[in-house]
Amino acid sequence: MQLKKYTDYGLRILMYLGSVQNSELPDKRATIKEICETFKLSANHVNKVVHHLGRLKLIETRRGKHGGFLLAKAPDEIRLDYVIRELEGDEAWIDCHNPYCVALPACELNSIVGRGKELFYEHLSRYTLKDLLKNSAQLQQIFLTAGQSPALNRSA
Amino acid sequence: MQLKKYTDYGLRILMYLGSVQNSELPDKRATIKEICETFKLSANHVNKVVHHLGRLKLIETRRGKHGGFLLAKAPDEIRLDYVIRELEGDEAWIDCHNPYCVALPACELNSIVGRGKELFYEHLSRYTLKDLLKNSAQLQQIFLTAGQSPALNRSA
DNA sequence: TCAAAAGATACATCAATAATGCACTTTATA
DNA sequence: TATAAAGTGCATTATTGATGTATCTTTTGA
Repeated sequence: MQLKKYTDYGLRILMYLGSVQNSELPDKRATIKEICETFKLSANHVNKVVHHLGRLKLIETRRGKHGGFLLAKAPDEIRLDYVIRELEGDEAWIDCHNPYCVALPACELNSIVGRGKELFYEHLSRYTLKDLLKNSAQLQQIFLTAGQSPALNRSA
Repeated sequence: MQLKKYTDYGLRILMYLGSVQNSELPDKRATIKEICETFKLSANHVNKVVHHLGRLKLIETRRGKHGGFLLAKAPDEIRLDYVIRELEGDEAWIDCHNPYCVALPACELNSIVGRGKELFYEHLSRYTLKDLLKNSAQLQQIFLTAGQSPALNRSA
């Protein structure tokens, strides 16, 4: 029971963009390369997440030389429940059909767990990217430093 | 993002036991074989879950001829949050360390998601096995029928 | 006292899917 | 028109949950 790294990476990317755009360079585009160097991630995976965020209209991507991407909305318009639901996929947290459960017609479990899932997302719906940028100055500092020393900063 | 089948099976087993003990045979022991026939599950997997439920003192297992297992507590004393937390494992829903995230020292995400997770379990804490046995009569009927025709009742 | 029936345990294998990698295409622009 | 960027599809690897096989231990009734 854990969010996918895919989802996690998506949130990191949004935080990075929000942080950069909060700074002296509000119109600066970020690139996949830059994100990968900052977070030490695989370019392919980030590529796919960026593309997904673009399809969701959360970021504006631009191809070609001097391309890149930036937030398409203000940070306080990007709700965490939406981002996580979309990136994570919105399947039921319990699967009564695979393998099929004979108790299904009389079972209360699925609705109880389902309600719990909704409470999780309701909680997330009270937060936006802006809340993730609370320590904006510190984040900027971190991302600046990490970007400057692309070979270091590894860990398990 | 889904509960493990392991956890799901554990809950089904408890429902089965609760249902049987609600009926004419409150002291009847169930066996792994019987559960497998009812739900069409792998004996090995069920074996492990039963063992786990025993270690948690939720059921009393007994080896040997005429062995088997039954609930060790009243259904209204078996809380769903406990069962699911234990069977599922209580790891964080987001992993900041693998791969390590540079933003960690300034990041709010983990605490927001962590709180959402706790809300999920708080919700579950308001339910017990007794709530899963709401349709007890129907469950008994289902389990009886399923047990009688062990070769049928398949589905994808 | 022994055979059979049950759970306990350890290890091996299979399957699903998330994560990652590679190659190539398309687009923008200097 | 070369280059730098994202877009796309397919292949591969890694993780881990799910399942299988074998054997051990315990209990009890014949």
